[in-house]
Amino acid sequence: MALAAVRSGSPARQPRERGQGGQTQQSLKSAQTRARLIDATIRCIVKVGYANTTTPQVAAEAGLSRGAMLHHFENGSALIKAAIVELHEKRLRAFRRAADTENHDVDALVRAYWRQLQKPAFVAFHELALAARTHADLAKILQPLQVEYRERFNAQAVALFPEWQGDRERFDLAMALSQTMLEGMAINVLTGAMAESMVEPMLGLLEDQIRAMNPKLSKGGRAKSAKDQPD
Amino acid sequence: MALAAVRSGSPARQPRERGQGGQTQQSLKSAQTRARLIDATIRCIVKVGYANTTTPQVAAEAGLSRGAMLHHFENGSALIKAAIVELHEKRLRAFRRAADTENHDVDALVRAYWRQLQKPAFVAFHELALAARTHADLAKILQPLQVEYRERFNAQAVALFPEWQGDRERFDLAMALSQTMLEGMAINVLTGAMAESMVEPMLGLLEDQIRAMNPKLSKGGRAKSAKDQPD
DNA sequence: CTCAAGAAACAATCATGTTTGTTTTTGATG
DNA sequence: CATCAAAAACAAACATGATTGTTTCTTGAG
Repeated sequence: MALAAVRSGSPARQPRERGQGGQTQQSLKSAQTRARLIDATIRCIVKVGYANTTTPQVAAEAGLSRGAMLHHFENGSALIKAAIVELHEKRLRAFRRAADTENHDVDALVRAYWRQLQKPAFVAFHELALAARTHADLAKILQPLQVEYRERFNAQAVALFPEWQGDRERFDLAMALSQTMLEGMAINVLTGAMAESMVEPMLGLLEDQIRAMNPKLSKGGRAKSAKDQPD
Repeated sequence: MALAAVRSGSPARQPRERGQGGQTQQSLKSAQTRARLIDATIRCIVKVGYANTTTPQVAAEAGLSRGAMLHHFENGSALIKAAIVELHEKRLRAFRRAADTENHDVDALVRAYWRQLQKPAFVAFHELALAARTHADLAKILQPLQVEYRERFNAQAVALFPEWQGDRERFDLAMALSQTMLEGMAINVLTGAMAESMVEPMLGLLEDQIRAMNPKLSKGGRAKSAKDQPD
């Protein structure tokens, strides 16, 4: 797909009535088609990888002709950018959802984030993140989103663990630990560098470690050993 | 580069006098050129990513014409395969070297592996591993190497920590923890998902965790807190 | 009737594998 | 010892296939 510079400010032909307000049926259909294309792009990235995600691929996946697709996005790059934004918002939404519905204890949150990482959005994002290493244009788009993601992650966690804020340094460390370990596991499972049978014990280990780092929880929490995990 | 099936058993024109024994000057130069090409391939993967590593790229990087290159490797795929094998052996060599020269305490080994992950070989291997997710041919080559790597990793560690073998389950867990965390950190730093300032504290944290898991070391080892790391 | 949605055809670019040509090494022979 | 032919190293040109952006064309809604 290659993602080159896009003439800013002129998407192929954005309907003039923007936003969620009352639209004509045309602009509504247009929005639907745009969404369908963005979804198809993400599916393609997951299915064949970012590098092999071509415009014909995406068009086929969306059930449209390439011409129709370029009518909505004028450019392969524009499509990729839109997909990135959508992915980013997807991740943030999933965050908020998890924080709202789940139990707010360590185990539940670790498991919630782990489940999060099993979803296609993570695969797609990692594909993009790695491609950005050698693609300056991609990196320029992705970097601010990575920063925002990390900030939201931490902000969410701060809200969830108010009692932890006494030792902010240790808290940040625990957050980085969780992120690193879970994402590292996800990638290692993805690439076959780690056996899946290791996942459960590792999750337990991480939970123990987090509890051990928490100044408050370390007293009340059970000092679970790494081996009494249920199957 | 794309890596398709390669007619087995017929490299472009392997010199008939194989091995390291006495060769004619031609076959020696041939071996040199092959090595130069393999090196160029790895450099390309690191520089522009696996997806954008094309045959002209590699030839240019090696200072050869594409024709000359295809004389030695007949195929882009053959080159990739050779590069993979070379990378694998590089990683194993680095392993053995570290195990021979370094101090055999937890800190030294953690740092040694961390340094290992900063080298280009790791970047290249991760590029390949991720590409393999969507490339069946690549996966078929990489998978056995991944298995062997893990086995060597563990075997090396077993030899280094004989006192640990009482609780094999916990030992395996500690190994998986180290690998996951260090590789996860390396990738997260690579993709900008993690601030570099977090590296040092995280290394310390990992070392503490490993020590805490060791039945023997946990008594003798200093119960270092996560914050008394030197800068 | 006018404009947007959607489709199809087109030229340009690029990587790949193949084929053909040129130089250098090697070792065999007169 | 000089020479020559075969093979290998290296280079260049070619044809093919795929992707990209552009342009032209049809259809349906407002």
